[in-house]
Amino acid sequence: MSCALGLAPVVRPALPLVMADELPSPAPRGHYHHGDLAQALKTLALALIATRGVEGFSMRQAAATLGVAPSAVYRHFADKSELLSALAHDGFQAMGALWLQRVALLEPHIGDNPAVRSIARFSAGADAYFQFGLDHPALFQLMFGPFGTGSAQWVMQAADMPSNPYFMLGQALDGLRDAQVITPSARAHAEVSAFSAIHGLTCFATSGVYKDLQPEQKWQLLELVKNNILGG
Amino acid sequence: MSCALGLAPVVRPALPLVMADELPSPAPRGHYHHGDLAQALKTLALALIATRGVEGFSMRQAAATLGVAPSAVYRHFADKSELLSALAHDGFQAMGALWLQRVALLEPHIGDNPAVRSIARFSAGADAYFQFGLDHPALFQLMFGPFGTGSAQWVMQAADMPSNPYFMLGQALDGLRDAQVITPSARAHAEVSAFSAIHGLTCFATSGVYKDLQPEQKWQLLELVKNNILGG
DNA sequence: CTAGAATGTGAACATCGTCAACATTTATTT
DNA sequence: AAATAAATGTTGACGATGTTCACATTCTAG
Repeated sequence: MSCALGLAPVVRPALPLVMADELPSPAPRGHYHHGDLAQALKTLALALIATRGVEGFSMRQAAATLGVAPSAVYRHFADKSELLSALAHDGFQAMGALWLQRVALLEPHIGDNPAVRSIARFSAGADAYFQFGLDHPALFQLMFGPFGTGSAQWVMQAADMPSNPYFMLGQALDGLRDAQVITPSARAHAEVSAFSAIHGLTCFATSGVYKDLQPEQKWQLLELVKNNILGG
Repeated sequence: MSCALGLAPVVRPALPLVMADELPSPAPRGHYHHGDLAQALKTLALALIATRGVEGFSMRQAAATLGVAPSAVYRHFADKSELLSALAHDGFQAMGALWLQRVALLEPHIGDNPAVRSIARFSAGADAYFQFGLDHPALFQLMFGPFGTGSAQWVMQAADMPSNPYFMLGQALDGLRDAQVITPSARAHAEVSAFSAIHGLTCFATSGVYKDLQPEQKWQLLELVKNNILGG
């Protein structure tokens, strides 16, 4: 439900290391019950992973930081991998939300030309995917790493859910075809190619070859890839 | 030097769990010195990682399996991450070798038409990249994960080395341009796009959305992506 | 108000990565 | 061939980690 990677007004750059002392719903508990340990744990884990990487995250340390016994964690997550999987899951959801938000934000500002509109929509989606990777490199890696088993589910199992990036990409490509930006035959198979290219570039820009480039340069590369997909 | 991922005749599917009892050079030692612990360690680690994943690999267990004290490992690798990095490094080298081999193997069997030749060469390279991923999914993940820091070095630092996949891709694209399969302007920026697409698809087919597809289907997807790159 | 569910505590276990001091084997030098 | 240095392996230990179990505390329903 509530996702640690909130999408505030437009984009929230940093994540709070520990939730503020005063908690939202049930007023400050005594010192025995924490309030919402599960969520606090995810939030903290996310922050730790973002700074020290997945390897540098430990259950015990997290529990200690939260002022709680090591075993308390296991009331909320069966084991470490379940916590990490939960993070990955939240990540996919946040990425989808960012995608939607990006497109929605853009909608009013583009004209009536269907070709332009469909291109802009596709572009915004790719931007969202890319930006999510740049903003949360470690999480992005986690999502597609050994713990992000959700990726298969995420795309396949709910391929028709509107918050699914894969689904959204499909729609964007349909738009491009309808607007005759790309040919129907190109559309037929573009999904795999487009998604692969965007994902591959995000990998490289996030933790690979292009990791150390300046942000502007990274975005230029994305522009390149997008143009290529649009048949440049 | 000697790389645990040997490239036998054409493709070696499996890796020996532990090196055969008789070792190559210095004849069977006593029981005190192992012979070539470093190599044995890498080979074993590779096999363990291939089956149980990176998380399921432990120094102690590996040492035990090799019949050696836990601390013996540290005569050859400063720490665990150094071992893993060594594996990743070997992986890149093996992938480059496979690429070269694939192209070389193909060379005699294609005609004189420059366009056809360049396409075939490019295609063989992509195939090699893809096949390496399919053959060694866990290693592939390792190479581009937190321990594969070599990836940046690998591509950038020695970008002009002929055994470097990135370099080879560049040459292949040059060939496509010279043979007028793709336009010069397309060539100018194709490297990023092509590499991203191939890498992205390999990720998906290895550990992502397409993980559970049949091999033939996976190769069909690659065909699709290649055609797309070639301006389909 | 009380019973039971939810949540947190404490102590314990096996395993892990790593290190320091010591032993043995191999290589090198005289 | 003897002596010595370098390489490699062993023993034993340390602290940290993931996880569990029996028990305590708090919250919530009836």
